[in-house]
Amino acid sequence: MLVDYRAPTVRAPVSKTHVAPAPAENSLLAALPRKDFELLEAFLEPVKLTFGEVIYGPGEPIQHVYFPTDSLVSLLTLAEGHQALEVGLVGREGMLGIPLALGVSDSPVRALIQGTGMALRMTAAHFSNELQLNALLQREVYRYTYELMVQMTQTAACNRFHRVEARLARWLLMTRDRVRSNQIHLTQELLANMLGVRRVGVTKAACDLRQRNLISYNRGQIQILDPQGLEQAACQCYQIVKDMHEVARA
Amino acid sequence: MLVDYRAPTVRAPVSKTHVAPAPAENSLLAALPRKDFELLEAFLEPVKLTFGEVIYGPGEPIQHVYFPTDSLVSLLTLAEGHQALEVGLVGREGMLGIPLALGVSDSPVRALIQGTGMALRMTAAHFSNELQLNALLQREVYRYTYELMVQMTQTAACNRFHRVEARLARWLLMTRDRVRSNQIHLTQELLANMLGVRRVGVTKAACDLRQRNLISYNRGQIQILDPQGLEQAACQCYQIVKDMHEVARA
DNA sequence: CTATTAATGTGCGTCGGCGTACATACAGTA
DNA sequence: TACTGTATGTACGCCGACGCACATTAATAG
Repeated sequence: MLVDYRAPTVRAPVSKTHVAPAPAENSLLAALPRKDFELLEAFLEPVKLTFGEVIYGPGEPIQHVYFPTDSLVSLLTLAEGHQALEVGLVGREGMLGIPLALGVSDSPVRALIQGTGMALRMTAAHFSNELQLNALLQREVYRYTYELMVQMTQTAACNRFHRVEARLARWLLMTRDRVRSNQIHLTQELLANMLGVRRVGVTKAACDLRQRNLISYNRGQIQILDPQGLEQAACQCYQIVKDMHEVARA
Repeated sequence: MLVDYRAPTVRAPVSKTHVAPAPAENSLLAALPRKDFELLEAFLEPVKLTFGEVIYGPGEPIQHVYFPTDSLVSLLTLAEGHQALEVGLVGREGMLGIPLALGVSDSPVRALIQGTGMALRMTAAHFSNELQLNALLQREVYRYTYELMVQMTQTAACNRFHRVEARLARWLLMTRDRVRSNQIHLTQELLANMLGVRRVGVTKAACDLRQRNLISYNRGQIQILDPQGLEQAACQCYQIVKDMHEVARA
């Protein structure tokens, strides 16, 4: 698969030679001082998360927390006689298993691997323990909890008010930011489940975005052609959450 | 105003004589051992919150945290060219100012007083400080943070999938649980803002519920006549969040 | 008691998304 | 090469909610 490592917003041109592939880091862990990270490292185990895998089921106990490095996970809720609905999207900027940090052992949502890739994981017991001991880890985890709440809030409003096409554009952009690639592997069927609409609704929205030369796609492979144009097509919700993220990290 | 102090689920009959009016407590604080509560008490100031008052604006710093006793507060988010949308409803079972517990000083949402009543409040500085010192307070605050996330999640799905009428029924029931009264003071206009629909939409839904003898209302006074029937009319979202609350407290 | 304002009720055309059914196109396998 | 299953595209009637305009009915003030 062709992978485009361009950063979401290009700042400085990077030499094409001697560039080690961007280290597959997790931002949350990366924000810790080296010393603190080394303390945790003993408990962290790299695992491959594969598309389609479900790491948490709603109401089920959380066995491990995960810090995605280049994988992508979506948080889904279910509702009375309807398909799933995505309430959060987690990539390298975050983690999975927040309830543990809040003293709860079960996940309220389903966590579905959306993009195959690696993550660092830790057992629930080790995490709870380390969190007690490590104030800086606490700081990062709680800050991300806040970010997740904001993302959920904005997503709720977005799902209520905005049209499928705008929401699709937003989803693609959010995914792009997290996997750092313009290539996204996902069928319209799955996409429909994220957005809480019919597959046909996605087809129509995608057709339209394609006609405008913003994206191209083929049987589960979606390519973002014009990120800026796509931002125009998306609702402001995209920018709002993104700005929040940057402010919160400042 | 007539107030009905029946508990949402009647467990044991209570003697009608010599019953002090149910102490206006906040469940979150009430869950603390007496000793811990007494330590906090010095910093808690009772305040009256009046309908229509806004205690937090989005992006504004949180000055105080609030523990409602018999007041009711709704958390609203705003979206690109639309009215507000409620993402959370907080009464005596919770608190306002969660971001502080997550290390963030600004509120992401607007907090609007929905039901006039009392709350205990504490300055942001005192709260942050006490939270550091008091592990049991932490436990309660984080548990409630979890509950709020679940509520937000369920509300998001509900707003996406369910009809206005069912959502209205749910809102009335949630409010009833929090204010412990079948009498709710709120115009359809405001209600429309909570549910993210037009005022006319609320009128139609309310008319229908009234025809079914589930509620009655008159210029801002809504009376729940048949709570059980109303539960039938509401979506399961109501029960789901309620059950979660009870499980989490077990 | 009348004027004014706030709250509620009704009607109507429009639109986005739903449910369903079916048609096409592509990929992998036999 | 033909077969099969998956992914995508198109069509059609329906319905809930929207936007808007306007009518009606309390409460309040002068």
